[in-house]
Amino acid sequence: MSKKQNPLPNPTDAELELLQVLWARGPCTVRQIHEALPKDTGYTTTLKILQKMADKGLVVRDESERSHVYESACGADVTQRSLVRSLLDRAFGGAPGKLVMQALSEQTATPEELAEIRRLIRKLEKKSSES
Amino acid sequence: MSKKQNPLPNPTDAELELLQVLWARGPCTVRQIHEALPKDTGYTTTLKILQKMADKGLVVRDESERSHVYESACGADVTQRSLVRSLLDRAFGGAPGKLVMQALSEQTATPEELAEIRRLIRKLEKKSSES
DNA sequence: CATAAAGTACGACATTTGTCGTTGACGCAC
DNA sequence: GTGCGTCAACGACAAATGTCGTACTTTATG
Repeated sequence: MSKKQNPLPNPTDAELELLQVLWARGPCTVRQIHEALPKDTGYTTTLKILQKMADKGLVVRDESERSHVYESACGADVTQRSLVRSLLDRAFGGAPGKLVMQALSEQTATPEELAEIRRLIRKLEKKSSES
Repeated sequence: MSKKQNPLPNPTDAELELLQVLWARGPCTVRQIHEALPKDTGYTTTLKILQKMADKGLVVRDESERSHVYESACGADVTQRSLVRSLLDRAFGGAPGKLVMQALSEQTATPEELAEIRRLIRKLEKKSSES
């Protein structure tokens, strides 16, 4: 059995690259993923990483066709949130304020993003004032 | 020569734990760092990691005393920013908006933090409207 | 059917990480 | 001075990661 369940480990760097393809394009064959990669690595490398990801439960594999089709086991949001949480704990002592400040000073936020963040802040402030 | 400079690699998980101690308490001996750790690992483990960090340039070592004294090579801000940038590239396609949203909705930001973030946003918006 | 193409599975390998145990040097107390 | 504790250095080791090469299977082509 390919077992899985439990806490779904965070993806490694190479795994994250494949996941980004899956998030952007939906279910894909190994070849599709491999050819979408910027990097120039061997086909079997991509295949092997996907197989390990299937073992870990990071992706689900449909073997009904000769070319297996892989799909991300959970949406980008869930994984991203887990990664943020992990970074928060590892490097920011769990306080999101500093992290947000650093991310925002990276300059590349669009006005639309800023407005959205502002709306979220307003909502959080309202909620905290109610408690 | 212990060679170094260049792009200062991002610290690993274990290295980050030690850095957090150094950031909080300033220059420390190996023993001080080791005893400040929550984890229960051997003394030589802490020592070895610090030695590798010195090789990489993540910390600087003062060997003038018998017990060497280590200090973080750069402030928490610089390292944290680098980590955020790395996560941004690896998992968010470089767009900070999503990351900020995840971090904020993730957890406990204090009202003070929210206010500070709000100020930063205002500043960014003003700057972008000037361009 | 024979064979080439495409795909999966398997094992090898180098590197990095985190973990220790051991050793040898140094300094203090007696 | 002898011995005990502290410390840095070194090497060993297991696990994880990313990388391939090779072998086997299946499908399509002629």
